[in-house]
Amino acid sequence: MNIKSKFWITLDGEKVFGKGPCTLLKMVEKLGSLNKAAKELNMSYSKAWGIINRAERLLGYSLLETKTGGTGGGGSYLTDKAKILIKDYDLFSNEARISLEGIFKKYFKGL
Amino acid sequence: MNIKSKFWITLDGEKVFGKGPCTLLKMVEKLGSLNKAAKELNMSYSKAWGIINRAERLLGYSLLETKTGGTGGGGSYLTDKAKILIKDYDLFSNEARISLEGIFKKYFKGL
DNA sequence: TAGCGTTGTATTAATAAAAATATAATGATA
DNA sequence: TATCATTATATTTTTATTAATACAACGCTA
Repeated sequence: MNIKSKFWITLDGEKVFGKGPCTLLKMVEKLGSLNKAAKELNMSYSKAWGIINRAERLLGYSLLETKTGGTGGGGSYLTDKAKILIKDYDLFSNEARISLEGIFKKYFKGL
Repeated sequence: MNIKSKFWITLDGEKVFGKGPCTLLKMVEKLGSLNKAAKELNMSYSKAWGIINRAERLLGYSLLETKTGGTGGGGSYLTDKAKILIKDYDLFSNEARISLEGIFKKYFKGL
């Protein structure tokens, strides 16, 4: 018996950021391209684009700086705000997961 | 900006119990009928039944004692194990929610 | 024994989510 | 100027989830 959890940031009750966007942004940071990141995560480009677009719209600021055309066709790079966001989200979610497991054991130990 | 979370109990990686089943069980306890509980929660009976059936199957013990026929058509009543489960889950989830909010503020204060 | 509101299923319909596809625009390079 | 991989989007198709419906069995009561 174990506990599993999900957390996401909301604004006016709407989901604006969570694990999915975070994973995607990290992959973009690594590969320099939203298209490549989507492929790597077995996700359609349109879905990946939708995730970023929605998050940016709701957050009110840009997460990706995009370049289209040119050598390699272009690419996508994280804005400073995106870097801060994924860092804070990571710290938060790790600490949250550990805390939750502790509380879970307190009430469901032995089961 | 706020945090929202979901947690559920798993067994061998499979979701076996969470907020949905917990809410449903409480309503059954209150109304004495799975059918009435489903209506009260704007849920089809078949869905409600599926939730309970799945949880019981995976947990390996009964959550509801059911009676069919007779005055009022029958009804459903919580087993002792179900009562313990919802009590522990409630204690756990309340404490978890409070802890999570604290951690969230630590990393996203001001935003 | 007829009627009632349940439980327990199976089957079908409706809705939502996800994925796939298509297409235009971009701009460095050869 | 032709090529290329990308972004940005709209549209369509597929898949998955959820809900609705239907119906037999049950057993108390009148």
